[in-house]
Parts: sequence; structure tokens; C-alpha cells
Amino acid sequence: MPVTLHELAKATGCSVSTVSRALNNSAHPVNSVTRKHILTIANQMGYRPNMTARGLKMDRTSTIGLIVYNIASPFTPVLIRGIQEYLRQHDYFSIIISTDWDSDLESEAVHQLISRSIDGVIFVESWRDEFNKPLDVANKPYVFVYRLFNGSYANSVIPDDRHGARLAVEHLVKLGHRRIGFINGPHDWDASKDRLAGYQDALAQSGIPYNPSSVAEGTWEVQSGYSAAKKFLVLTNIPTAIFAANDFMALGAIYAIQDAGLNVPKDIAVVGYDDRDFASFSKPTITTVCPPSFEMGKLAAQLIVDQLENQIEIKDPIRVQSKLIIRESCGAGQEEIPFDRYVSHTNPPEALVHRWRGKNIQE
Amino acid sequence: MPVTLHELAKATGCSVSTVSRALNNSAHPVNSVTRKHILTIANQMGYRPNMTARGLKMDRTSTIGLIVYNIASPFTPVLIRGIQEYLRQHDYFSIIISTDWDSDLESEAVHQLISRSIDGVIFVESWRDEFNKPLDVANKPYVFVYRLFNGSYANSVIPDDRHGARLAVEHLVKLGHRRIGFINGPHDWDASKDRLAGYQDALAQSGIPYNPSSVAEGTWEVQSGYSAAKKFLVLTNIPTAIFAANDFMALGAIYAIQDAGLNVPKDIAVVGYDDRDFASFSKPTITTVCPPSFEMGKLAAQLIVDQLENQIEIKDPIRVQSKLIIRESCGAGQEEIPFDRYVSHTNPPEALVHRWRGKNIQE
DNA sequence: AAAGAGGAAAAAAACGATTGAGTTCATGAA
DNA sequence: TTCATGAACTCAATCGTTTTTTTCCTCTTT
Repeated sequence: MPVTLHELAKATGCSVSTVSRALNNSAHPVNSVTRKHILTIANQMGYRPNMTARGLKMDRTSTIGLIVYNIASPFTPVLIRGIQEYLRQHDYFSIIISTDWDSDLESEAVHQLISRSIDGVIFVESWRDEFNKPLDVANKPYVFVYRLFNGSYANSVIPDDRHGARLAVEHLVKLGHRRIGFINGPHDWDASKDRLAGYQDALAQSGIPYNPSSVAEGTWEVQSGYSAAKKFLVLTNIPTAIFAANDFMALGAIYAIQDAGLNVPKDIAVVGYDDRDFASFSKPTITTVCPPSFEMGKLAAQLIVDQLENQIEIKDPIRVQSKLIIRESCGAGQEEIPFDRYVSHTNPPEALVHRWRGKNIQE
Repeated sequence: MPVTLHELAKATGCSVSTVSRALNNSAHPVNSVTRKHILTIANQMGYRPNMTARGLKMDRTSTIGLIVYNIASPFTPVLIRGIQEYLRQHDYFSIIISTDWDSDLESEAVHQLISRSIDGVIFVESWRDEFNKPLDVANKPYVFVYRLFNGSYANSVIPDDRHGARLAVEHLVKLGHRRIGFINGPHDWDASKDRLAGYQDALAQSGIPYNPSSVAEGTWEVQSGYSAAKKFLVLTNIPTAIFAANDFMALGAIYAIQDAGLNVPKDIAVVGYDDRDFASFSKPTITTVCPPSFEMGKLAAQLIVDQLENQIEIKDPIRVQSKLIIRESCGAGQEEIPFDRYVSHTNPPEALVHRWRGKNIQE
């Protein structure tokens, strides 16, 4: 059984309250000699505070609950990594609850977290907002990261998709393209609206007239990119470049172009969005826009901590800018990656991989 | 603030202890009329037990902690889904702690869970075993799922890689292949040893002599599959089929074969392992062995619950069999999937996707 | 009618921490 | 001497449950 304050008190000859105050260096005065003594004994006995007891008394546990809607999303691990990095630096611990697309589980998760005296909640890639009522009632802060629900936008961190799309199209323009087809996602998605706006921004900026017939609507899936590209290929003025609103559709477009006997990027350049893992080992590798998942995670964690420690709230959503990852499919040729060593951003840094492998080998 | 037992007592006119007993339908007698009354009032006031208080008193919270080493692994979400399905059916809740390849965090996580009065721990894809001491001390059960550490094999659930490899090679043999190259992972991995054994099993069973020069060692990465396949292609007796110990290397092999001007599967058939997402939208789509992640998750959860409720322990690891997913790259031609709608096993069932999309649209 | 049985409910004692309200005991000032 | 001051420490209440023990009835039984 773990060591308790009571046992520490017996071992040090002090009272429980003194031990507690020494360990938490509270405002109450504790003699520095006594404190040292208590600290060493506590260390040597391996004392660890009981979180259920502390939680019961204080209704705080220095713990943030992460409610993740889609744990299989490629962004989730990076978001979590960003969140955890910030929280750890600020002495918070995090626990994750996977709701796995089940909104009933989502409100259940909120209640579970509240009943565990958690300090705050971060909703990762969530789509709903009804569950924040219990959090309001329990007076706990919460933050949304990566996805929006329609309604209040307070306390959320989202990617700046308009800027990301602009980056991609600007890059194509810079490479000399002026007929740029756009395969968008379903028109009723916020992400689609933003990416279309970014596409238009880039065209306008370069004085290229916007032509609605250069825009196709896909379903985010490979096949829809394939079909959309096929339609572009029978136009009288075939586009010299295609920007797809995600990597799946970009891959579909590449397949269509290749099936037509043309080459990517020589005949038609392609740029995708999301930086899915296959973008770095497909043939050709895909130039794409990488959402700032790690940064968004850090910011979300910062928002929660700010609310907890400084009572700061943010009314407008924070938009974080994406990066363009240049690979082969756009023809920029700056990085000739021979689909060689695939290092995804969802994988751990090399050093960690080596440590991990070393562990496996030596054991 | 959430409703407490005390408030319920006031509202019902009973004492706190009676309310508690009514809610937990304890062995102690409570008049059935009183119980009904208490239950309805509790329901209508939205009472939810405070887990920190319950945890403090009982050192149990009906919660299992999942310590996941690699949250970005494609298997993790499915494992978790299996674990959660079983746990939910048995009235347990689960919280996840992501250690993100950091073994220091791993033992920290164990301590955190213990101090939160968790009932048991499942290590998901972990490589270490040192951290179980505190769990032994705290007298909490634990289970390992998907990966082995070297040492004690008690209470763990792992994939039957030997069987999986045998399935793949048997399938190639059944298609008429007798010269089957094998691109294995690093020889010091348990997974590699098992998959080699399965390869040999299948050959032996078909009376095909085992030829060590048909086996190459890769690094699990695309490039290593490419190199290994290239070596096979200059042999005097080029294999008519290649089995790769993971999908990355299988994809590399496919690239090498295509670069040599040959066709997959017509000239050389390829089978992979792991059922990574790209196996279902690469060109050609890849026939592969799908590890039983969901089933392993369920079994791991069952092991924990068995330990908690029936004190049952398992000394030997439970090995779960994989399934062969037949696609285009083996030439079986049973399923002509036009890389069309990609439905990964890490994505939610179709029904859920629709619900999710519907939500997004209507809101 | 008294004693015992036993069903229902209440009281009270934990669980392990935090914390406001005392209690000592020097020390210094009036 | 007396009394206030304050550092250093202890007591005890508290958080919301569960659970053992007690109490209070009512109903048998002799």
C-alpha cells in the first residue's frame, strides 16, 4: 500500500498538518529544518499524494481531461503531443477519454471527468457543444481544438485553412501555373468554404480570373478525386495544375492523370492538403499543406492553463497557420525524396525511435 | 455544483446511509417503497456519485487505466475500441494515458493511476515491464496487449504472427507459386522470428524446400523493401511471388517490380502484412494480413475483468489469429477494388460516419 | 405481557488529504 | 511583572462516499 501523510507524520514525529504544509510549501510558516527533514523522509519513503483524497478536499487535481472524438485521426496524436508538452511544463497531468464517434459517450465523459475533480477539459476534434453545460455548472474551463461546432466560437483553436489553401495555390502560381483546377470537399463543410476562399485569394492576388468551372466538388475520398480530375482532363483548356482539398483526392487525381498517360508533375502538377502519411511515400510524393497540429495542441493547453491560473478567456477562435510541404508532385523539385525513409510527423523523433529499438534489442 | 448524497437525503427525508444503500442496492435491507422513492428523486435531480469520494473510501472506481506507448500506431485505436466495448458491457469506464514513447512517463503514469484509485491497468503496445512493481505493491491487476516485453509472459494478449505469415504464404502457394521470396523485418525482432517460422511452416507443408537465399532482411521501411526486391529481380530464378513482413516493405517491393517494367500481380505477386490504410488505396491494392486488434483488445479487457471479479490469472500469453485480406496485389482477383471508396478498419462503421456527417450538415 | 427476533432506518466512523482555528512558547515592550 | 506578538506547530473539521454499528420499531412467541 502507498505511503500516506499519516505514516509520514509518524515517521517524522510531526503532525499530519505540518507534514502537509511542508510538502506543499504553504503560506503557513514551517521551520526550514523541519521542512528539510520531512522532505527527505518523504522522498525516501516514496510518498505520493493520494489524488482521490486531494480531489475530494480541493476539487482540483492538476489534471486536464482530453475528450477525443476520433482517436484514429492522423492529427490526434500530434495534437495530444502538443497539449501534453505544454501541460507537463506547467505541472499538469492529462488523461484522455476516447469517445469514438459516440456523442452519448461524450457527455458521459464530461460527467465522469467532473466527478473525478478534474481541473478542465479540452475537446479534441469534437463536433458538438451541448456537453459544455455540465462544465459550466461545475464551473470548470474548457477549450476546443482543431474542429468547430456551429455556435459559440469562444475558447477554440482552429487551423487557418484559408491561409493554408492560399499557400498551396500561391506556390503553384509561383511555378508558372495559371490554369489551376481545384478539387474541393463537400460545399457545406466549413473547411471547404475556407479552402475555396484561400484558392480565390491566391488567384485574385495574381490577377488570374476566377473560373467556377475549374472547381469540382469531391467527397474527400480517393475515388472522388479520380473522377474530378478525369473531368478536368477532357476540358478544352486542360489545367496545368490541380489543387486538391485533401491528400486522398490528390492521390485520386494523380491516378487519373497517370491513367491518361500523363506524368505528374511534368504534365500536370498536383498539390494536396493535410500531409497524410502516404503523401511522403506515394509515387510521386505529394506536395501538401501540413496543418499545425502540434502548435494548436500547445495553444489549446495554454488557453486552459490561462483560464485556470489567470482567469483569461478568449472570445474569438485562435487561427493557426499551416505550412506547405514541398515534395515531388508539384514539380518544384526542391526536394527529391526517393520515397525512401518515411518519417511521418506522427512518428516519434528519431532519437526516440533509436532508444525504443535499442531497448528492444538489448533486452 | 453537482448533487450530493447529503442533498438527496434532505430531499427524500431519509438519511445519507439509506440513500447510499438504496442507490447501490446493497445487501442491507431497504424498504422497496423507500428505494423506489429515492431512485426517482435521484434520477430527477440528476445525481451522479462523486468518484473521488468513492475512490477514497473504496480504493475502487470501476475504471481501468490504459497506458498507451504509441498513440499514433494504426493498431492503437482499434485495440482501444475493442477494450472499451468489452469494458462498457461490464460497467467499467476507461481512461487513457499516452506516454508517447517516453518510458519515464510510463512509470509516472502508473503512479498517477494508482493514486486515482483505478481498478486495473492495461498496457497497450508497451515494451517494458519494470513499471509493474508499483502495481503489485498496490495490489492492482494489469494486462499487456499487442506487444511483448522480454521476460514474464503472464497476462498478455499478442497476435499469432506465425499463423498470420503461414496464411499469407499458403495463399500464394494455393495460387500456384513455388518460388516465393520473403522480405523479413530485422532478425532480432520477435515478430520477424515468428513470421519467418510461419513462412517456413507453409513451405514445409507444401513440400517446397526452404531456401535461405529467398529471404531478405529489411528495416520495415519502404526503401528496404525496394532494395530487397531489386536483389530478388537479378536472381537467375526470379521468384514469382514476394511476401513482405509489413506493408511498407511490400509497397517498396511493388515499386521495384514496377520500376523494372514488370506488373504486379501478373508478373510477380506481392503480399504484405499489417493492413495499413494505404494497402486499400495503393496501386495495386495490397493483399495483406490483418492483425486481430479489435479481438485482442476485447480479450485484454476480459483478462482484466476476470482478474478483478474472479481472481483468474493467465500464465501463458494468449495468441490471437490474424485474417488474410485478399486484394489485387496477389492476383487472386477475387475482389477487384478500384481504389475506390477507402474504408479503413481504423475508421468508424459506416453508420457512424453518416451520423457524424449528418450532424455536421444539419447543425 | 415480557422477551426475543428481525426489518428499517439512522448514527457514526472511516478513507487521506487540506486548512482555519487554536495552542505553545519564546521574545520584546510597557 | 504583564501582556501583546508572532513563529512553529497541533487539533479538528471537512470533502462525499461506504459500511459497520446502533437504535428504534413492530411482530412473534411463550
